[in-house]
Amino acid sequence: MAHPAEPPRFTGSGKLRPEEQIYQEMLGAILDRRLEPGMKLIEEDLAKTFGVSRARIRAAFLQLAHDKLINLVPNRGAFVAEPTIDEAIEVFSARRMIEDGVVRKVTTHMNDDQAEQIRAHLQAEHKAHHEGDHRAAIILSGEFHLLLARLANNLVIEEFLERLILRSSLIIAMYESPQPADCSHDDHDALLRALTGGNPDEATACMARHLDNIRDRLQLQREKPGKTDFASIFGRRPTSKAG
Amino acid sequence: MAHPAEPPRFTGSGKLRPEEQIYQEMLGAILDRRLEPGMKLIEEDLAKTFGVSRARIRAAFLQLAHDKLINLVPNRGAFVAEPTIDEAIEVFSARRMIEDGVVRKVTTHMNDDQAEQIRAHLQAEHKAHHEGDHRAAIILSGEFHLLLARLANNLVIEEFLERLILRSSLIIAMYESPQPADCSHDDHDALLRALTGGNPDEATACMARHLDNIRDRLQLQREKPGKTDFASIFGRRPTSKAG
DNA sequence: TTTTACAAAATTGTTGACGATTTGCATAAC
DNA sequence: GTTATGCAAATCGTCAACAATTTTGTAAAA
Repeated sequence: MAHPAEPPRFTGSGKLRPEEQIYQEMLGAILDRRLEPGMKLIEEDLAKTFGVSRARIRAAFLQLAHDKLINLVPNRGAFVAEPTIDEAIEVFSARRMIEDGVVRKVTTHMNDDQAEQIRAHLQAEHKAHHEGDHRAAIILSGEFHLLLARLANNLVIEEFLERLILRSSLIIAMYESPQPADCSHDDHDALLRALTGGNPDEATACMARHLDNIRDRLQLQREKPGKTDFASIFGRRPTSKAG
Repeated sequence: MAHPAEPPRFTGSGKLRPEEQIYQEMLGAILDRRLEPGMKLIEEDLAKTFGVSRARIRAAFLQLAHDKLINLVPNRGAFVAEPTIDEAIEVFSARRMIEDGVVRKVTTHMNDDQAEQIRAHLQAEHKAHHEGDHRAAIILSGEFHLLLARLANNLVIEEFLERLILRSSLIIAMYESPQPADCSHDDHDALLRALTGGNPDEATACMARHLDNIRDRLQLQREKPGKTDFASIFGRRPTSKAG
């Protein structure tokens, strides 16, 4: 448990590190689509907005790029990521692999306390749903999966899944259907039953179905018009020289 | 396939980006134990060594910290990571989860070409082993697992496993037995047989055994004497004031 | 009219310097 | 002899300015 050098998220008197602050703000903006996929992120503008120097913004960019939420292009700058359809499919495929293991482990090691944690979380999800708080519902929905990872008792997996869920959120924001069904809390209920049932195969099947549901509800059929990719629209590559 | 903004690893005339260069050099030094776990990494010294400014070193630090190969402590600096025993166990546990899925997928989708790729790799492993090239053997051993991930055809998993394998290398370097058994290429041979056998359960069992072998060959019994953790030695937390 | 060449603007890449924090050491007090 | 205090060195955190690159706009030439 005792990591040698603890990474404190807070400095002395309890104020949030500005670095983390900026990262979180940009994260929220991207997931909310206030920053749209493909949008250029100009260092100086952001620096002025947050009242810091460009160096700080650059550090935040590196973090976001690592999470695949923005793209860093040398000498060109940073752009909000535009996950392709193939990428989206791979992310959900990866989640199936990871969460299969998570669910299997949680099912076999489930105890009363853990079951209670899940139930409490589901209650919060239902509350948000009934109150029509769509934003909270989406966040809680992601945190449900994170809770499962935490119960699997493996920090490595937990951190990776966290990144994957963030990426999923961007994908969902980019490809979601006009009328979001938002019925994943029902899936989560079923998942709890399967988890407490003690049958790993049943539980993993349930999780696989759930992730497929999310993916299939996305509109992954055609390229979104957000950033006009003329090459694909016109089905040809740009000619270097007309001749 | 067409990612909108391609992330070029090379600049114009084909020379490696200095950023990547520095990251790779430090990576190699850490995995070779030329930089020992716990060692302080002073920005200015490294900057002079590589002939760049501190900003560049800082960017490399962020990358390495993200891979958990160094620790960044605010106002104190960067230190080569000292993975704890618990961390080591978690990493190998995580790999079991991930590679379970990988092996399962590869087994069910194996074709002749893929089998040939694995065979070719194993041949290289054997060659390095017989020539006594221990360093190459270790690298190839890691790349074997990476090859499997690539054959699973999921970039997300592949990248994550790459990080995990790097971390494993540091753990192995830190905790390896005095006389390295280095017989993992036998395990890999068995793995190939299982993979081509077409039985996913057998193949995953084989991989699980292999990873457990690596882990169990480590000396994870007691704290290494490198960094004395008095708190754990004496089973108490340091008192802030005596009285 | 189209293409090319050139110039100007915007933006990123890089550096060196300055202030803040931590650490180590010497000195003094108990 | 041990503990507390204060100073000095080392190192990190931050910034603002300069250089290099890309992009955009304009005009001349084919």
